[in-house]
Amino acid sequence: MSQRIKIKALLESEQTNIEVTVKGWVRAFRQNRFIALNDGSTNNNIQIVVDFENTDPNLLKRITFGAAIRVTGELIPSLGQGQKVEITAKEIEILGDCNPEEYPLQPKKQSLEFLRENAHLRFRTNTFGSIFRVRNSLSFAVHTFFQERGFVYLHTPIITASDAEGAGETFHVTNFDLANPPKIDNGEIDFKQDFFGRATNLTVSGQLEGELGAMALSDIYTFGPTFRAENSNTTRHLAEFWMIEPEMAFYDLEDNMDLAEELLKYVISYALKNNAEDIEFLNQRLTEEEKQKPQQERSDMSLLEKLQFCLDNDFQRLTYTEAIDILKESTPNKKKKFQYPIEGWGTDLQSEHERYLVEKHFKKPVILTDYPKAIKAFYMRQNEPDAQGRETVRAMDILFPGIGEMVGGSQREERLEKLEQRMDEMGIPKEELWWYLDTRRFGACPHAGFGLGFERLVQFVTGMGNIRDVIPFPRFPKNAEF
RNA sequence: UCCUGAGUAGCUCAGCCGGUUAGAGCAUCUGACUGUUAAUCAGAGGGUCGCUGGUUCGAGCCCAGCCUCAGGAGCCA
Repeated sequence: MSQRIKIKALLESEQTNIEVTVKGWVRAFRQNRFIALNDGSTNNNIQIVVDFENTDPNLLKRITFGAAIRVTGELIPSLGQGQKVEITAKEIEILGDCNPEEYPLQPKKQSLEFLRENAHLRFRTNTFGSIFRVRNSLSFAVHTFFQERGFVYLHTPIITASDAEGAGETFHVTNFDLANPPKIDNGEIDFKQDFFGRATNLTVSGQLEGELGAMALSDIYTFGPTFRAENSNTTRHLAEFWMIEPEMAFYDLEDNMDLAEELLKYVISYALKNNAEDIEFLNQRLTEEEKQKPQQERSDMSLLEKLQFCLDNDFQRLTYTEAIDILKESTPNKKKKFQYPIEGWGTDLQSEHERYLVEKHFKKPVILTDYPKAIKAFYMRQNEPDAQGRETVRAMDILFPGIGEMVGGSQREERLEKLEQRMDEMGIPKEELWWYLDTRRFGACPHAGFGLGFERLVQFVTGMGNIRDVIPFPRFPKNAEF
């Protein structure tokens, strides 16, 4: 009966007066008598009661904040108030000492900035324990959602040869001695001699390869890391982030939006069900944080309310053109409160405009469709020009309160001539993407897909304000410490 | 990359008009207490004031450059 039991199971145990063994890390040691022990299975600690009068004082001294210990003892109904059960220790073994004078963490609230600098230890806090358990659930739910619908999980490459999509600055992948790369006559680096015989980089998106899969398997999704070497210093960007990119044959934009909305609701509801304690904890945390803010900046909904609200309401769908009309007539635009006033049709929306639509006007997630062709990617399906000759594409962005763009997707241009024409206009090298164009040459069909930024989803569900706090080891400009 | 703000003890922060030995709370250590759960009480230790240079009789404080962090913007997911 010395097999270790996880604390979560123990706290839910119906049985008492049995001998149990727990292993975990000390979160508190009060009055030389009460150990609060945590093993990461839940934020709740099990209380260990130590008979300190009959315990070696040298052992007692080693029960410090952060130390790893094993305890064998009897699980009994608690004699105190704060918990249902507790363990009276019969045997305590120190598995790993933790010198409190050197240990960076302290048994008190510590700032997220400080914990970010100690990302190797921050898992040991309640906040990050909750975040990463929720992240785990969301990740599992994404797979469950697609698997239940017959999608094939397709592993697209991490190393790619082209940045043809133009989704952003890439990180180069090379085997060259950087101090002395081989060069050709005109002084340029000779990538023919590099590992792959050509210039390569880390992927910025698996979409193009995903489309290849969808053109045979019908419905595929990718879920993997992507890399952008943009010098972005914001609470919503990372240099390395995880993206979910489904791609579906025979889907049009409506089908695409339906799937995205369904997916988001599915995974949020999964987390609410399976991580109720963690989300409740994060909800409390956020509520406390909100209290520190001035009245005006406070959110009118708690985290739990926001999540539930998102499940209970259809996302608001409207076209870019309709959005522009709303924004043009909006109070902040008329009162010149926007930093970028709405001039007319054709320019991209600024965050302040998106935020107005989502947070003020509709007060729920919004799906914007049919953006101007000029501001969107080459592979998006072109609409017929409207009565006024304005050209749009079948794009859709899902905007979330507090997060901004959560999903970006489109129906793809399946017509070869239209696609090639657009690539020429935008200066995209067709010869590099010959394999992509082949899908339009051989058995082309209408299809659609989208990209969902996984960390932004985790941000929304955990209520965390900075994206660097929802990925275990964030990569951002000037930081790759851990 | 741009704008704004910040960097002082292990952590969170105060530090007036430039002036003697740089403070507080928490944490840590020592002792007391012992059914606590943000334990309590008493005491102690702990500082290259981000870095470099400048102004000054004198700089934590003023000036310049740099570094890092936070928030906002752009780019986007």
